[in-house]
Amino acid sequence: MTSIAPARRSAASEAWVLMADLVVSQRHRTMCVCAELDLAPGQLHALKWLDPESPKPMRELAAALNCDNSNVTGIIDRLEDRGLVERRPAPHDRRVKMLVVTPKGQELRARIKERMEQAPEQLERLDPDEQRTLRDLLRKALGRDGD
Amino acid sequence: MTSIAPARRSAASEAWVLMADLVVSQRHRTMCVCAELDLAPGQLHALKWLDPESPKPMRELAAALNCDNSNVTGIIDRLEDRGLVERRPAPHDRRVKMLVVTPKGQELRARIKERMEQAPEQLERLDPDEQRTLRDLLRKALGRDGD
DNA sequence: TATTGTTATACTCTATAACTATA
DNA sequence: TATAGTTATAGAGTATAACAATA
Repeated sequence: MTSIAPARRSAASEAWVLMADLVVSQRHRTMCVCAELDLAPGQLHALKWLDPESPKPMRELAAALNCDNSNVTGIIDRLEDRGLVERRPAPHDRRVKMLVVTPKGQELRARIKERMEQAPEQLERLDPDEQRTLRDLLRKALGRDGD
Repeated sequence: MTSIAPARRSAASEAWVLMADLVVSQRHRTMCVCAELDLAPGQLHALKWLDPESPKPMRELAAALNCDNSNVTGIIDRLEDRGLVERRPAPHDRRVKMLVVTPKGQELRARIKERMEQAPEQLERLDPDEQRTLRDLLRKALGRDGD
């Protein structure tokens, strides 16, 4: 008697499972960066997502973080208390507040990105041409050829 | 005056960022599966991780979920209440409880895996040979050639 | 003395609803 | 009437510490 036959998986599906496992296995690194920089996870993701060159309304940050507006209020409160972000009234709509990253915030943001964008050693160990192939396939799939 | 020059990123690093973005962007799907199957996220991850063919001690599940033992108690309490998992005394060490997935739990687990292992459409849209290349590169990187 | 798992508790994260000020 | 953001509050998730049983 054989065990239940696994559903036939596409190569994309197998790649997806490996990818998701890799990302999940690296989650502790995010927590380490949070601890080092004294940021709550939400604060870190917010600062990472905010664009120093283009202020965004709070509502867009909420959408990016997959959370409610009311949650963003608290996150920004604490970032503003530390002088990393500023709320500015939007000229076109006085209900809206635009989020501006201060120079101090930009410094911290650069450190966050530097740490978070470092590939896990498993990927760094691939040959350079394999790394490029991997990158190009992902660029193509995600439609970011020019990034 | 130029802006701060971005650090030179390896191809692996760029691939990593794309990969992480993709996984994060799919997080809402996990929440949908949780809602459909009436499972809290922790319960879903626990059931997905548990191996129906090889019972595991609770402490190992806690390590796999990156959380404290005390948290696992509650997760398993609720899975056991629903008849999806059973605690069994370990023969070699009476402190340890082994987690066994019941037939009902195995059914639900199969549905979870089916849903979670479905690749995002961006990956499915790649040509079949590109999908295989992607899969093989990840297999090589993660040392799972035979999986 | 150290470890597995449980209980009790507190803290954080997140969501909901009511509110304001604008549109 | 609808939307952006705030406040208050309640629920879930997670961590810590004290404890029981066992090694």
